Amino acid sequence: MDEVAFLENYDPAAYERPSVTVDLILMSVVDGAPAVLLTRRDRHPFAGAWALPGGFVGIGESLDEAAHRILIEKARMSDAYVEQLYTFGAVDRDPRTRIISVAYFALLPADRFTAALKSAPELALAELTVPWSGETGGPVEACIGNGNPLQLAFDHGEMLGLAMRRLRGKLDYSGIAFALLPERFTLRALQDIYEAILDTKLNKPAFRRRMLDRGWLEATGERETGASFRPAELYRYRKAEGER
Amino acid sequence: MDEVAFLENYDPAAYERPSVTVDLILMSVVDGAPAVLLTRRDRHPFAGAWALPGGFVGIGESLDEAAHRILIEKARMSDAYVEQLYTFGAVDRDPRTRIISVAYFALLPADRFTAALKSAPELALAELTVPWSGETGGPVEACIGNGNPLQLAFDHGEMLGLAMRRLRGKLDYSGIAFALLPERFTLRALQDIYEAILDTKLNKPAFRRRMLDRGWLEATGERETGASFRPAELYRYRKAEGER
DNA sequence: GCAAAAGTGTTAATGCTACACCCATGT
DNA sequence: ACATGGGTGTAGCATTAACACTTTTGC
Repeated sequence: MDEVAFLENYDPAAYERPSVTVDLILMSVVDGAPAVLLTRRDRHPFAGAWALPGGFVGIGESLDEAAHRILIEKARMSDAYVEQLYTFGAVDRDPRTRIISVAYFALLPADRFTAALKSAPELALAELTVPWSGETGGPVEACIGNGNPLQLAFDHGEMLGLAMRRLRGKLDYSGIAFALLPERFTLRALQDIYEAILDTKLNKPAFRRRMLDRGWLEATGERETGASFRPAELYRYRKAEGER
Repeated sequence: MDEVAFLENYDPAAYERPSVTVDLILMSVVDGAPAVLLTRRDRHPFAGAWALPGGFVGIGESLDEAAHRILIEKARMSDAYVEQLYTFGAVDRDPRTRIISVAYFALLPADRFTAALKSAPELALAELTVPWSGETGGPVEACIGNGNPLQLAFDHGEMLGLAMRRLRGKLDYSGIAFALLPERFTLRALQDIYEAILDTKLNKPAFRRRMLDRGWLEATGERETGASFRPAELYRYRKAEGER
């Protein structure tokens, strides 16, 4: 039998379809450590466990639109850096029915969380403890405060691990780090972001020069205030050509 | 209203669900140029245009399983390097109904195509003309022979562009190039792959050393045959630890 | 012996790291 | 004045690119 002809005659409505959801890995760097936004589940399955904010994709809604809607409705944030990460499609990843989930990756500066976390008691920022596993896969542990690792629902631990690896991988060749900083920032703050994500100490002069030579930074002429020592210059991110 | 509670009460069966398909970007390097496997469509929509091989995801089948099934059934290949690329979810990407497509990226050495292409007349290997657009996005042109660019169905041009960029991006830090070569190969053949994909000329001694220092290559002790000049040593790819 | 491509050694350039030092501000 | 972190200059190191050269095969 001819496969192409079969496909053309195939009526998708006649077959059972999976549900499609979007899950959001909303990350930040808080007090020198990577963190994720989680919601506590109060129903089965995985009642009591922590999950990534997510929701079903509407029939008239693109995946990107769904991700932005969930960012606003479920994570109570607006206007973050958002990019698609990976689609998880194991048959039994949700014990209820077949659900395919498109994971999206979002970044925000730490100060954008404080208000939202107060008004939404089901949300929490969990600190990530990343076993420095290099390239290889595997999930990641999340903790709140200095407590024990949280139990994560579904395959959300895998999603988190993948998000962390993507963040590390893209950090050095894209302007992704600037999504974790306010509009104006010092070079020290930028370096802190790098050190938190890569989990290493970096050499200060080398880091400064590498960043400045890249042409992404624009000095504002303004200075930091409130420090009891020499105030640092504030920089702004000047996007590369291709970026939005 | 509480969003989390809403989600838990939400019955996915009560809402209209999208269909989910997998599309396969099966690439190779043929005669020093990147190429993709395409099928010619004979029905609406996009009748007469060329499309990537694809199919619906079964309800009891994971995404990866669907990709491998399509590799065998539609592309008539077996056992390629396959990895997930991106999920395309624009509402109107298919004029018939809402279809979300998970694009998979597959690689095979050129010699694996000859038999399959003869037995399947709807398939063709199209050469890619890649406008060297660096990081930035956009579709890619495909040609058969030296002809005009082919008209591609749906958003398959976008998929192709993304696949090409992924290939370029991963080429130098992963063993992805070896999926495009037979089990034993010469260093010149490996360099030809690099030059075809990156669309540049590379320095021979530097390339040799870079590859050998990486520890991925294992000399077999055997030599190329049939050349009218000094025969080159044949190497084998020794996978890095983490890889399957 | 000659042509053609494989393979190797040496040098130059580049980028990164480390260290030492100076600068500006609040207390 | 001094403590503290911001910012800059210079030297050393390692990696990479470029070129010239030698080696090995078939004709």
